[in-house]
Amino acid sequence: MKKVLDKVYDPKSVEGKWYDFWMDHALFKADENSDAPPYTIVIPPPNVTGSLHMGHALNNTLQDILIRTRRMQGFNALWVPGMDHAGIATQNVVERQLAAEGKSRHDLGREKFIERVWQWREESGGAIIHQLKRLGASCDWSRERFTMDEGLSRAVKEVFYRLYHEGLIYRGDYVINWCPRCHTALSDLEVEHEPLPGHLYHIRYPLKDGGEVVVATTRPETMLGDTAIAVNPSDERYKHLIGKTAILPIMNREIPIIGDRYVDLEFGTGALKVTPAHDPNDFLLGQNHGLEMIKVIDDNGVMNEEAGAYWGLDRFECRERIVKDLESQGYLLKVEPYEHQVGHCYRCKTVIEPSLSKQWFVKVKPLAEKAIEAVREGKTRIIPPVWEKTYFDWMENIRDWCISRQIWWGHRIPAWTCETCGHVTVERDTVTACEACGSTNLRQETDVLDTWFSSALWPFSTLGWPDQTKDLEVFYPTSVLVTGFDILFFWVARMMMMGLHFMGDVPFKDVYIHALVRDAHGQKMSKSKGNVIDPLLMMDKYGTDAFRFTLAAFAAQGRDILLSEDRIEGYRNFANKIWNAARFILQSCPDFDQVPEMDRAAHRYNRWILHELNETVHRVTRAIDLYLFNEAAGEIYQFFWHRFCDWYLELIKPILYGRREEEALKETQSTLFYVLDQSLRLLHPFMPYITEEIWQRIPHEGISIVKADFPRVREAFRDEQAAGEMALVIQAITGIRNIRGEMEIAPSARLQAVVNIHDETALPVLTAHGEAVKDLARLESLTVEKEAARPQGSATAIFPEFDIYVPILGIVDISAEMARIDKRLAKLEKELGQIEKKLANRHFLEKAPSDVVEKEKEKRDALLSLKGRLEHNREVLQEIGG
RNA sequence: GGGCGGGUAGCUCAGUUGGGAGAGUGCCGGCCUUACAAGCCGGAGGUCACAGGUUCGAUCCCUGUUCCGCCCA
Repeated sequence: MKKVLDKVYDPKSVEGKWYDFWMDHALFKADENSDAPPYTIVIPPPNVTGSLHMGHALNNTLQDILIRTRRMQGFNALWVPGMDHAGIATQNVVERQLAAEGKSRHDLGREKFIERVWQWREESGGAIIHQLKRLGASCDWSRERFTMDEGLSRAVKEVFYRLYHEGLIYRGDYVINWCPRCHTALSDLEVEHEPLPGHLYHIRYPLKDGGEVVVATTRPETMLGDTAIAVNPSDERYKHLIGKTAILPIMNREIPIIGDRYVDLEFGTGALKVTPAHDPNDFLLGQNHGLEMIKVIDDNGVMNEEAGAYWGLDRFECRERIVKDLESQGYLLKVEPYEHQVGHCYRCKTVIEPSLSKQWFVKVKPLAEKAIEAVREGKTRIIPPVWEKTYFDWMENIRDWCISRQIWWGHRIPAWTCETCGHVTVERDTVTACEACGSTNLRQETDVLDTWFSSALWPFSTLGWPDQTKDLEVFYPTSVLVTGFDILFFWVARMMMMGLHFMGDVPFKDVYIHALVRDAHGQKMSKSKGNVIDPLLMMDKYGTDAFRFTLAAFAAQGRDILLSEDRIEGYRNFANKIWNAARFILQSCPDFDQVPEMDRAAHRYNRWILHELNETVHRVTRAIDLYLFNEAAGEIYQFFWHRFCDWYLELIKPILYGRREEEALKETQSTLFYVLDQSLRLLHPFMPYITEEIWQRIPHEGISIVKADFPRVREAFRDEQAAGEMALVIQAITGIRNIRGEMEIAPSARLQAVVNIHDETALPVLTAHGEAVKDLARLESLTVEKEAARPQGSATAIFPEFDIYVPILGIVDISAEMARIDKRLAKLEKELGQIEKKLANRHFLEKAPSDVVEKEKEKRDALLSLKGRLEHNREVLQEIGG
């Protein structure tokens, strides 16, 4: 591989090449026979219909950072990828295709339709897998799974079978959420509530014995199915009516007036019309009071034959007609504007119709209790912990889970109803005879299961369950689940329940909940709003590494991510910085060919950078362990750019160029390559491509940085002395640059400087580093002395340990320097004022810890000393400049 | 209606045992200094939403107000 690098990093020419390389060498493959400690992540399976959006990009970048880090740390790292069959969404896609051909799924029939879905999946499903690879995701693709795979389907049947026979799955007639467009039941979670402006209609219901009662409703069309009026028994206005009979307007049906404490006295008129077949709460009233349940709206959202004259009308059209009719017949008392929450299908946004129907449910209470317990006991940690409360609230108020869907694409419920005796047989495999009467006249359930039912098994079904596989033994429970909070209930909670029930252990030790990605204005990204930032576009434009690094840098816990393109650009520049640092190192040490290794260094700059590197390794490792991705990214960024590039590389240039300290050259070259190598390893989980590209061009051992050891903290590199010395050197150089900058002295002007030492420990340090100060501050000469004389007409930089004098007489206006001193003085005064106020406070002196008081006193003395020197300088200048 | 999170530099955001207000980006000034102008050097910029309370001391803890966002009913 050629060693000379181009001037600018070009991601496009690098990325695809390395991903193929990693795949060819099976570097992401976990070994179930390895002795190394396992580290497992299962991917939140994206929909087979999906394409990569920002949420996926963030989610998978974070997982990849974790898995790559652990892999480099020597864990047996497994990241299981796969997809979800997304029942409703996928069926919708294929139905749309059919519609374009003028066909419906009913034209094909169930079997052919499912074949067609598989065909679609082969041809165009799973585009997201390629996009994940593009993102650099180091999944073990040899273990890729799909929720409709044979193995996973077997797991689903097994779970259904067992739960049914344990009495945790049942079938019954309940009011569920019906989507009239998707033609299926939905779970409570799959309904999105949205406030919509509507009306509250006050309707007169005459009483059989004369008089009337007024009810208020937002959905007058459901009155056709009313079978009672309910009032609160403690309501003085109405309680005498309980037991009487009302006449349902229009339908002229007699309905009872019942008393129930459920009725809210404050809402509407306090009298409630009861439609047990089209409202979940009314359904409960109906059950408790033995009311008749009349469905008036069919599965298409159209009024049925029970709706009398309104038969055949769409439900919303019917509403208008009924209101008109009520008004003309004098039943409508008033209409007020009213905003109410309306449920919508989360897939197609159609208004949900609560409707009575026969469905399958999971009795979740007993499962939820164990899931709550596991988090309370810390068997699973939720990170950040704020989400624990949300988890507990939901788990404690959980309602039974409607799992049957009236679609075709999915796991068909393994239940057979006997046409002879009516008995339901549930088996793992196809049933040929009724288990009750032996009849062979059986009808298989046509419903399929909620997609989330199979997703709930994901952490163990992907590892081979129900078989007792080696994978299951080694990799379960998984180490961490990384996901967004939006599917905490849909998925995380259900995996907890199923994992505990079937594996007897939690499915994951940690759950890391990350933020939602929004646009720069805090809006959720959505196609309809047109504010989506396409991750693929960003990768094209700025490179995958820059994009990934941005996501990590933004991933602070407990906060949404407001992504802006500017930041991606900023980190693209960082990638280029890394590239150019490597370019510089390679071209300035053309003959260096040892694999970088380092035990300790003798030269001060090498000791210093190794110390800084070591600190960075410590901080980055800690941050990753705690899922503080933004801190980890920030630490590497600061180290690499502002310490390694800005200071170290500048400091050692004279050594490399052979102008000075020839004896240090070898060690310096080794250090250079060592620190670069270690930095690349630290960066690799965040920026996999550029780090591999550079790593392959420097002397190295091993096939790929993917398998290189992650840097470890090394006690031998700790060097507080070197760090302390460099702090002084940086202070001196910055002081002189500051004078130059503020005085607007051209960089080309060579200055003279005198350092007047106050703190004796600074004397040997600045003497030893004199050449560095001269180079980096661009000095012609430098004098370092105790009680050095102050040249006439000097600008000054003043620090606790030393003063620096830079003669500027004749170069710049003396009054400019006086102004600069005044500015500094004003700042100092302010600071001093605050401290003195504190120290004048008797209560502070008495009650604050003594070390805090001591610190304040020291700070005051230091400031006073600086102030005195500044004032003196000002006086001297005044005499000259007048 | 119930619950949760947030309001810090122009913008996007960090800031844990309560004691120094920070980063990136943008802005201003100066530089083609033999790795990088996607760069280098320097600088300005803040009533930490508001009002109380606890404390010697509050961006941080407590209460209230207000605005924004989210979840649940």
